[in-house]
Amino acid sequence: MSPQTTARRRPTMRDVAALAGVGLKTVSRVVNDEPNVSGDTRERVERAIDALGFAPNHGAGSLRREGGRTQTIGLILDAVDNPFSAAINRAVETVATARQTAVFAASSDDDTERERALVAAFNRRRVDGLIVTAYGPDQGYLQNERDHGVPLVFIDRPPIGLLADVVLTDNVAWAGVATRHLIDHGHSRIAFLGDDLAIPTARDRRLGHERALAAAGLEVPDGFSVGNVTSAELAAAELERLLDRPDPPTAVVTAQNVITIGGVRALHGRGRQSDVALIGFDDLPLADLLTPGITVIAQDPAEIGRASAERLFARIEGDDGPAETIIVPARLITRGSGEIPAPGGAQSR
Amino acid sequence: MSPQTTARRRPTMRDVAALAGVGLKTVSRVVNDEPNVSGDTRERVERAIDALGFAPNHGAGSLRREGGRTQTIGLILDAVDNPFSAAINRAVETVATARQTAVFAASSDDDTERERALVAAFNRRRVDGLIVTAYGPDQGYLQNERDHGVPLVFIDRPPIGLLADVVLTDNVAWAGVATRHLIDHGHSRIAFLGDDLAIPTARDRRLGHERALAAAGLEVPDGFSVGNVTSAELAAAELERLLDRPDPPTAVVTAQNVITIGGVRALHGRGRQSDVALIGFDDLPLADLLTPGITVIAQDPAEIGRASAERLFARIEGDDGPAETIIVPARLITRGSGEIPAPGGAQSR
DNA sequence: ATGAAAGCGCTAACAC
DNA sequence: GTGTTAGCGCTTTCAT
Repeated sequence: MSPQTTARRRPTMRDVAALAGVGLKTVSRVVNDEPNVSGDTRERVERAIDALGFAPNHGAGSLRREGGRTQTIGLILDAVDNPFSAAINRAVETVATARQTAVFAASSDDDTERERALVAAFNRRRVDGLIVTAYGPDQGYLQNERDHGVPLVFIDRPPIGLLADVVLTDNVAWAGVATRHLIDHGHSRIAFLGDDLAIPTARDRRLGHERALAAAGLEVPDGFSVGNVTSAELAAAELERLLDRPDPPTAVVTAQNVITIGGVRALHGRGRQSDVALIGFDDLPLADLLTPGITVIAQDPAEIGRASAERLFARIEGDDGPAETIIVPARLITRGSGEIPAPGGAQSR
Repeated sequence: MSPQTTARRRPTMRDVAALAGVGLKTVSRVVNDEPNVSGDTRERVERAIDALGFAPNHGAGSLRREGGRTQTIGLILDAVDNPFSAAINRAVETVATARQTAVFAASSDDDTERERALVAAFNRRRVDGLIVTAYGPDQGYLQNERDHGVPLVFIDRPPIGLLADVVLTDNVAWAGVATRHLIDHGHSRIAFLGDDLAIPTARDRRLGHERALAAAGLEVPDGFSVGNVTSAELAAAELERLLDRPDPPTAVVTAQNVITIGGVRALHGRGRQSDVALIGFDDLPLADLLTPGITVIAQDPAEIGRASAERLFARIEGDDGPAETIIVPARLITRGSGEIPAPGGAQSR
């Protein structure tokens, strides 16, 4: 048997009006909770709505409605199934729900073309605003949406060629905290595994690492700073390669959650997890249960999502103050892997 | 300085037509890649589109377009930030993108009211179809959408009071596999920690556990089957309570990923992770790196998402065959925690 | 308190 | 090839 009874035409306000024996506008008043409808009429209309299973076509309404809001926003993430992005998604949803707004969430996969295609698709659907984890080097292509008054909030990177609100973690500073933490435990040969260097956050974290080393009078040993590590497999392979050198690192910073997974897997695979120190960027669900626990710089994705959504709705609701940059604090969570001392005992402090 | 230049009115097809010096319908033809436009005219129109930064209002088009598709679907999940749900989300997105369709994803938090509210909100936005992780005991309230021809695919549970496609894991069978695996390693005192028993998957998994015990001639010791374990904290507390009994379990099945995290945390907290066996439902990112590794029944959320989306689009595109039930295979991944033998050496095989 | 008419931005149907 | 007209389902404006 078919799961689908023959599709009846959807009832419209006109149908409801006819059944209730009232005018079109009266139905509209009832549906939108407007005043000037007698309790009696209201009830007749409501009965007709139930009888027909009427649901207003929100899109048709926005066409004429003042301001024309669709009560829909677009959210462009790296990947909806990355735990960091998923936490942002959830926080944005919470804020949007309170505003009767639905969220289109999509994955750009850090692909410029895809990012543009998503913006265009959301734009055709007339989203009220856009939250974007920008990837490409230039967001000038968004200027068009700006000109048409579509509010825009960036996550993770300040937009280039455009003035807009941004919500981000101070990546330079927190990468520095990670590296300094390792230096404080006596390490001087510290490797760094970073994401695609076209991503500003990846560059910033590397910069923070290098600055922390320089501030301690240390150098980046040749080949110790690896970029474009875009998968756990690559991360594992790169770290193994480094450990095989005659002059291997005694500690490593893995600058993104996927990289951390690969790095930890490599250490465990070699049985080196207790003598090579590791600090990862972004927290992971079971990080506290490994032996040793994984020390991480934990960003606050829930707060990043909440703050960006609040900013977006402020803009949607008319705030036209200057562009804001909101820095969301992260924190260092020590669990063991980052506190492994450098070998040789010559601990500097 | 304000991030927002004064919002110019959005250009419409009429504006484009005027600028290009052509008729409205010609612009429509160019925008929709319809035939019967000379290369010359087409180019003039395209220039006008670029000059004005015109983007068609997709919603306005659907109003009149045959079939009236909005190229939008709704996806209702437990929580978009649960890794299992997030993987489904991602797979659905992939299928939808290939069909130029945008996805509204939302979290029901296993709340009946919220589930209904989401369905109503998506319905007002005229989604072309709906994928629902149903929670409540009765989905009869969806009958209205069905009558209006909105295709519907259920994930995880067969709908009650409604005929529709379903995509799910055979929870009874796979819970049985977990329990039998423990029995095969000599255990007879096996605890079971399950989710909210209002959720059919939770009930099915408990049923599978009980049947496997019965098939082996074993009983569920009093108090060993715990339901309504809805957080990692609760799971840890319940398992600790069981371990404190004079007659504690020698093995445990944690029937959901959040419960597994709590259970593992409790074992590690007590230092019992190497002598109490554990098998979890749903895989976890670092599960292989713990000591011991966590043995799990891994569902295939990517395939569940893909299959449900394919089914939905088949319905949207007119398939009116009988309702299908698609069972997606899971697999047992042995990593150590599930292979810990029962103490006392009296292993049965 | 209620309703009729106009029109939002677009596509369908039918001219030319 | 191209343009004109009507109308999708709703909200606005303005009458009654």
